[in-house]
Amino acid sequence: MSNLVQEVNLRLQSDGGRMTTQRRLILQALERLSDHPTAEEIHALVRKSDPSINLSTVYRTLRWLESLDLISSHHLDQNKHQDRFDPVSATDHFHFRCEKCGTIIEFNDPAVDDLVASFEARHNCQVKGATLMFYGLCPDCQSKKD
Amino acid sequence: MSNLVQEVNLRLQSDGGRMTTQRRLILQALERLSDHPTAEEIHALVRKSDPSINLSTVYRTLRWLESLDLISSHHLDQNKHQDRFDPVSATDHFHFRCEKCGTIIEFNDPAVDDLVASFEARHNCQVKGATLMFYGLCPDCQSKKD
DNA sequence: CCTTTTATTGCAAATCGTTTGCAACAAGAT
DNA sequence: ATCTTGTTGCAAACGATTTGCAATAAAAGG
Repeated sequence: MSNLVQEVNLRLQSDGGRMTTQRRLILQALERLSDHPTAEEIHALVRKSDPSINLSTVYRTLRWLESLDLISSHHLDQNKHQDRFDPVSATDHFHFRCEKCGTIIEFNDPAVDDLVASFEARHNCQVKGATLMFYGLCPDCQSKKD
Repeated sequence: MSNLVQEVNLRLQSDGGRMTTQRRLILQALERLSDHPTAEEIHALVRKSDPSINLSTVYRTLRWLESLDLISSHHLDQNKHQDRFDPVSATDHFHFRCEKCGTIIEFNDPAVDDLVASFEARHNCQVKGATLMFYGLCPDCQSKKD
């Protein structure tokens, strides 16, 4: 059984709720689609196993997982107003998006913690999360001519 | 005459186009609403001077200013899918948003440049822009009980 | 194993934020 | 003052997401 399915089962035990075929398929899709799929992309994949599954079920399940802090969602595209889902809970990993081909690269940098600390000190704020997004050109798209 | 109006007039001279009452009002609103208003908020304000002005005109004008790089737009709310407009062109200033009261604090930190440089070196990417968002509690909301 | 309970689903319709086509209008050049 | 054409208001379209509700199906209890 997959990681996420296991994790969800634990939550169901403690909080109540049911494991359904739809949820199982969506969880599996999340693990298979590593690169920040949209709800539609997840829907397309689960539909291959069960064509009757509905987009609203996908959304409901994703939002539910988000509320359990098992996945997260981001606006990774500047122009599109579409959420992308990340099979990883919290912050502390960040994204680069290629403006040309759309590739998303994840990265991490402990220096962000210093940024946070310095901001907190300067403004007396308590920072609970951070989003850092770079956009530009990936190696492939740099070498290609326009 | 306000800063933005002046700036826009320059662009109109070089690129063609017209200065209208609607555009003037929207530009003034942008200068008055310092804290990242939504299109609706701008609309509400300009309506006080000219109730016939339409929301779509507001959007068109904002997108036009964005394309001239005179303002910028961001998704500053995690849950809402609403754009917020920033009467400042490029990146290189960042945002903190209080999860409780919604206050937005702007900040800047040259250390972000180092983050960018280090990412570029590690991943061979060319970074053209960056978005950095912190969220948590502002000083006021920390001291208040829930 | 069969019944019962109620969480979850599919569907269609609603909603939210934003964009677009088009005829009417009004800047500003002539 | 007139003409040209960029800009507006309106209504309708749009994309992404959410919701109400009756039907379905987990899983708890007998």
